[in-house]
Amino acid sequence: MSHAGSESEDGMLSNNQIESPLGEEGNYGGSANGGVALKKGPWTSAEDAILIEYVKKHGEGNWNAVQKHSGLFRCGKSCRLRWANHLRPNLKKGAFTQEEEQLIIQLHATMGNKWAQMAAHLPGRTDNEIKNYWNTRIKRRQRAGLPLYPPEVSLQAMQESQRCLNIDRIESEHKSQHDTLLSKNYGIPNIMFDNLKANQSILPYVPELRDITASSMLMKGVSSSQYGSFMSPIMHRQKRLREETTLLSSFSGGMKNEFHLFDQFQDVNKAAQSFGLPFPFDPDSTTKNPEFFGENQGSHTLANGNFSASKPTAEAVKLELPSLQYSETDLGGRGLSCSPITFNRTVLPLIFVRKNGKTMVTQISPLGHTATSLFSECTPISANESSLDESPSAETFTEANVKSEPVDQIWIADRENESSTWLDITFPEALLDSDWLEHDSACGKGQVIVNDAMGTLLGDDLGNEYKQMAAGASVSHGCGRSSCSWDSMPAVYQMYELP
DNA sequence: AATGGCTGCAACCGCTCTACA
DNA sequence: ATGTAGAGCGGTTGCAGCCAT
Repeated sequence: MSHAGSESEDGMLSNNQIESPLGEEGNYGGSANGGVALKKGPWTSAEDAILIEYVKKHGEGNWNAVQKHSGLFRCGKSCRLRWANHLRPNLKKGAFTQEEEQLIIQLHATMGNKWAQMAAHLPGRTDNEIKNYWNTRIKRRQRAGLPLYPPEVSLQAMQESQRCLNIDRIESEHKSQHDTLLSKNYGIPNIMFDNLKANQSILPYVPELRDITASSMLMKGVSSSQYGSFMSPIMHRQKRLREETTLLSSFSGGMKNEFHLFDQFQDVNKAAQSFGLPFPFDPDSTTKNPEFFGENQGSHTLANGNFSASKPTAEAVKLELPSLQYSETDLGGRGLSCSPITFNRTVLPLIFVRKNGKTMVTQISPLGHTATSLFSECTPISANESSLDESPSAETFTEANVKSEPVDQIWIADRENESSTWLDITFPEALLDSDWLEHDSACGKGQVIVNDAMGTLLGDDLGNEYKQMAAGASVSHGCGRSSCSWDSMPAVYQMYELP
């Protein structure tokens, strides 16, 4: 075969003959192009020079003509890729700067896997580079048991999603806050960003239910969902608990002062609406609204645990995921017993926590993820831990100084405060018609609801934890009633009112 | 020093979409 | 309407470098 080193039609190889542009080790296993085997594999410097010369002479485009006119035994696609990713001028090389990384995170949260679009916001960076970075980031953070998105990024994305769901009432009610959030840093308050820098480990992405400790969810008074993402499946549970507690505390500490958007949610309907959930709750809404459980084409959050309001939900966009983000099937392969999905999709798996008239919500998806949550001030009810107001700053949290505590122990400590009605549930309208609730009329208090599906998702380990909590909750009523039979609970809700 | 595992990156493949002839 | 080229993307592979043993 003719060697690329031979003079090409336009003589472009004249100064590249020291090394064969094809490379001695060239792989010619590629598809034939007019009977010529095309080289595959790494590009040599000689090949690069040929391509550069060609582009200088003919300009970009018409890549399939490169092989004909330059003597390069590369397909047009390969040439285009090489040029775009490595040879074109003004390409930035080297690691991403911190600013670039933050921008990528923000961009991904808003536009999803639109690598090219993201690259347009990062001069000198290529889509492939960004994609590789993102996939690498996912792996890294997964290994580290860290969430993928900073909370404020998720928050902003969530708000964007919410906004696009056209919840006018909510918007009008919180217009001022909303505008403020959107006005800077992609809607992220600077102060939040500072908090992020202090603790970049926080994040609402692909939380695994197995990693959702009852203590972190309930005792801290803050949803654990966004903190438990990407926990290593093999990470020791206690370690994960510690880390999660750390994340929770730091996040909640940061959130309580800066984020009041949800403070005005006086009932779960509003809170749920804040997630773009259909209310009044329609039992069929999950099918009517595919986005509900991750089929929202514009939301990565509910689909795969990836929180990304990549597109307004009103738009029909492809569901796109970073290549390494776990899918439903992945979860099954990772030991999470979520297949088949046993959740009754007509029941929204949310955990509502109310305190002082403020509602916190954690959503547990059928995939075993808590998707989103939060929101208002909510003091940890642990007697052994300080309130959020007294929580150490994010900077001070380390794995070492956060201790895990048995869930039931913490719960008991709080429930002994008999003077307060710690369970006073405001129910979604749809649930009022369901039979899952056993309101404890004898003592006028509600109860903890944990159902089988959740138990299944939680697994034996954490499931037992919930059982204990449920049992503890019933005792806490002080009326002698066992209102929280784990096995008989048909629903997927947990609702708590904290004193 | 040798070996093997892990990691990150470059590159490829297959597919879809769009523009254009 | 159809075919082609280019662009974009997800998924994957191969390889070099690093690190622990």
